[in-house]
Amino acid sequence: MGFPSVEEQMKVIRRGAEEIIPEEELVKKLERSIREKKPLVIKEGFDPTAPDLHLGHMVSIRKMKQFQDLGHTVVFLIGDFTGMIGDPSGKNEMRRRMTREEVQKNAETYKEQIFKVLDPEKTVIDFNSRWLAPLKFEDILVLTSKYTVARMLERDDFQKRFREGRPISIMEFLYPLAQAYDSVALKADVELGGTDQKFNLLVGRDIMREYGLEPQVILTLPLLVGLDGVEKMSKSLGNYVGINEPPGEMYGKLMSIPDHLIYTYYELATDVPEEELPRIKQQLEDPSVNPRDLKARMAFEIVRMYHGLEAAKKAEEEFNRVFRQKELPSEMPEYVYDPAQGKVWIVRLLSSAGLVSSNAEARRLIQQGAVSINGEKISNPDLEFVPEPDTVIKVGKRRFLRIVIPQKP
RNA sequence: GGAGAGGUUCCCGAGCGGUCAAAGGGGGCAGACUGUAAAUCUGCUGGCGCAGCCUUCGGAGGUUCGAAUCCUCCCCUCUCCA
Repeated sequence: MGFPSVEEQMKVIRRGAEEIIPEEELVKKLERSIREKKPLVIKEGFDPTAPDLHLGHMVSIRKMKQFQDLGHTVVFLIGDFTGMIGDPSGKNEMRRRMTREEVQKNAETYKEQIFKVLDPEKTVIDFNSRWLAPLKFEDILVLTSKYTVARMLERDDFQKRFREGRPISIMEFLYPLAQAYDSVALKADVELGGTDQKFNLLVGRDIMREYGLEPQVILTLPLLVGLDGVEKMSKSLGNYVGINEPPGEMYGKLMSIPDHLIYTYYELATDVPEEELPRIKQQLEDPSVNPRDLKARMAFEIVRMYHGLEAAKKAEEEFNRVFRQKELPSEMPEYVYDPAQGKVWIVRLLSSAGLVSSNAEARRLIQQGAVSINGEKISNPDLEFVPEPDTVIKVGKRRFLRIVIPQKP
């Protein structure tokens, strides 16, 4: 079995890529790989503490898949050692070292998620503690001697914090170096990452050269903007769609993105063929086309990718029922009410059912007219009542509760 | 080592010894509207069966009728000098 031609491969690789640095080197690597019938080593590192992958991660994981399909070797690297440092976003603090069991468990969670896209047969999962943990202080001195503070401060994040007088621990300087050392250890040909990783990826090139290896080519991918339409998608900002989320949740979240993000999501998160994208763009600019419909298709495509066709259909129907027709969802959480309790105070009911986080919040919501019982809006936070079986309580647009009464034996 | 600045609620940030559960913004939630969990506008945003009470302003003490505000010690961050 051979590889596709360099031109064909480059076409696939370029798709959706922000930058390939340097492109000529990649071409040379591909040529050699074909000549020697040797796959390239494609690497990307992942944080071991966040095994909840979201659509943002999938942008590059889907790129990995493309490399895989071209016949190359993909290394899914779990940064169980670098995870102790925490990538220098300025907020991270040193994290405790995870146990082998925890790392192993997270790795399993990762697998379960990435194999929705990647081919398990062709994916190497590795851990950087394998080569970073045994390093002696002396080795680290050698590594650190190969880079300068001035160059480290070129990283815009460091630069900014340095300028603003915010703290930078020396350990954080070690993060890019450790990541670079990963590339040395793996003899990576290509490292993938988001555009925010550009600096780290470039350090990898320099360090590889210092260690007498051929530098890796770096391929950056655009960062997917999160549900808020402003910040990049991230778990800590809570503006993400996790790929393990239930279909309904996923669909709803995707429907909540601001309209101006619709195209980006098509481009980076769906498998809609390249040729179709210009038409979608055009429709989005056409005032006679309701952007809602384009958004719905996007949400559908993404749910289908991770949950299958049936689940996507169901999620769509459910969404339309609840938010367009304003009908009740087909399933909702239940609250068991024992008639022996007598009257129930609405505020206590809401908080003990977990629909709100405190009595105060329940009061507030009632006063704001957000709570209804069987479709009737209530306004009195002191209300006490005896619930009928199948009473439905609604809080806001999306919180529902059905009251059930246990059968007397 | 010396000198100075600073640590406030989910985040950023303002806070005269009482009128401070603490301005403003962000985020979040809700209402209206709608084409949708878009956009826009408005409101709410510590807890407690709530006209009252309780707990919050890096930590521990202290002064005072009264402390986020003043004092002491400690922890942490930054700047300048060495």
